[in-house]
Amino acid sequence: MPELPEVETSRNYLKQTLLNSKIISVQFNVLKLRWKINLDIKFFLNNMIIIKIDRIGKYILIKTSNKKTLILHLGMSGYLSVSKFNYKKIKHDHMIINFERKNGEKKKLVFNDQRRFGHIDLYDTSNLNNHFLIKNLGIDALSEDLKIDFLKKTFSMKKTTIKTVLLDQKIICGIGNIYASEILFYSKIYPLKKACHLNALETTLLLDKIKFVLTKAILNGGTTIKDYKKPDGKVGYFKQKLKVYGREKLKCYDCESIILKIDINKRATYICPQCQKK
DNA sequence: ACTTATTCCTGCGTGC
DNA sequence: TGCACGCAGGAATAAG
Repeated sequence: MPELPEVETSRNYLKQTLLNSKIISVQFNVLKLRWKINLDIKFFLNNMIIIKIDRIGKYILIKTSNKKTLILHLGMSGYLSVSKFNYKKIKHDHMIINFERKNGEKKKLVFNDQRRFGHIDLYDTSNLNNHFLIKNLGIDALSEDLKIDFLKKTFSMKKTTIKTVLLDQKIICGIGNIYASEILFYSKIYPLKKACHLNALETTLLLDKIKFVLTKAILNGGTTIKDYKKPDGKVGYFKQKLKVYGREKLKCYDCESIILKIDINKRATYICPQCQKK
């Protein structure tokens, strides 16, 4: 769920509400998500102003006036929500940040993650690229720095399937299981094809479709399959626009062939056998 | 040095 | 209705 478009949608909303706000207090209701949480985060964040909200891959980076960055990863089932100050916490609300907007309005930022695969950490902003979760990330999928020559070179060295490569955050970061299927469908590439067997034309098309699919998903507020919500509590509408993901046994919109579901590295992968020839 | 399998959680749908 | 099982959008780490 929370792949690049969902994280970007969340970030855009947070920018509107959170920027220039002052953090009043931070509450943790859990000691550990994917990893142990450093509870000192509370003390570092108290009274700090939120000055910037960035994103790299699937990470949201909230930068504060004391040169710290709150690193948030939504895992599989996480979502952020901005709520009224009298909000009553519900199950799996793991972190609540009370903040005051510039106009004096008090609100809460809530991090909810049912499956606890998400992560919360705080790190020096100037040293962010050395954080263990950030340092190995590849180029963000929507970055201008993601260039065709890089992809050609990288793919040529990879003997594994192109779908596996698309999901590898150390190469390109931001693409998850849903958008990998969608991007490969639009590119008319068979997901089990070895990355090193892609020709120049296919690679060019793939790069184009990475940008196209992710951008279109952001415009639709991301994809809600089950848990994901935007910070205003509403769902994303890209699910209705998915071409293959979750459409096993249904007809391809383009050619009416039956969509197949296959397993790649124990992850569901959807293909149109006609549009995506081996 | 690469690639693949396992593992961390909770909850829901399916089939017996 | 109850229970066991498989499965779910992530990704570091262990194992091969």
